[in-house]
Amino acid sequence: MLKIASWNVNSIKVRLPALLRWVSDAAPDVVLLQETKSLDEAFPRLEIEDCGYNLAVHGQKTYNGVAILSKRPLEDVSVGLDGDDDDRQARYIEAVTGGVRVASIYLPNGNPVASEKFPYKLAWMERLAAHAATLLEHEEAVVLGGDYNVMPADLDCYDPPAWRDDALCRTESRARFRTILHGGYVEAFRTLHPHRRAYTFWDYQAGRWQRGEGLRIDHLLLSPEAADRLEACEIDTDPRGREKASDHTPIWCTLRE
DNA sequence: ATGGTAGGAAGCCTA
Repeated sequence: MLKIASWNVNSIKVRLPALLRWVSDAAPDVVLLQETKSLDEAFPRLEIEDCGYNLAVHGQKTYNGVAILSKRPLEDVSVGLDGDDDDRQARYIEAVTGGVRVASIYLPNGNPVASEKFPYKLAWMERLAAHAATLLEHEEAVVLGGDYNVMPADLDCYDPPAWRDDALCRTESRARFRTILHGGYVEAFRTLHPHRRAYTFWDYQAGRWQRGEGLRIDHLLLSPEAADRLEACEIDTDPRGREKASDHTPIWCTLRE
């Protein structure tokens, strides 16, 4: 059994104690991190390696940043997506570990929709879809996990009318998300829990956590070879309720060996 | 209610 988790930690520096506690409690084999907000040389490698994890990091100053933690060796590490040589944002890292190809994805937020950020998001999604399709040609187990900054359906939002025109809900964003699924990927949580209302993010503002008003924007997308092995997928809300919490909480799945 | 909170940077930007 392989347990693969994804968590937008919103600063690895601030969230290190929370991360170490959670990996100790949940014992994931692989953890995909987003918004580490750390240069690679400043990443707290030793503390994480002391917990038994190998590390692959792809960061930058101030913004973005992704990483892969694994109890198994990490091989074939690569960073970035093809299709835009000018894109310097650290939002994608991929590796093979435990016989599974995994990627940690921090998809652009895209707001405000009227700015250049929205077309950047949509173009980034198209680059991701193209890469995801290429990976399927190898017919191997692939898990593309991360903060997709997309609510796939109204069930994934506490107030769909209020969010309708937001970049996380817009039909253009949802259509590109579905394109990846139509290509052959399975979204683990919704596949196992078709009608369950559950969230992975609650805004710090306006007491959204206390009000139970969240969004489901963190996802695990599985290739057919991985989906055949899918056993469970859950969202662990415990970390969101603790002191100094990230605004996101971990999602994980287990694959049969 | 055009605010509210958090993080990193440096005296605003991103989410």
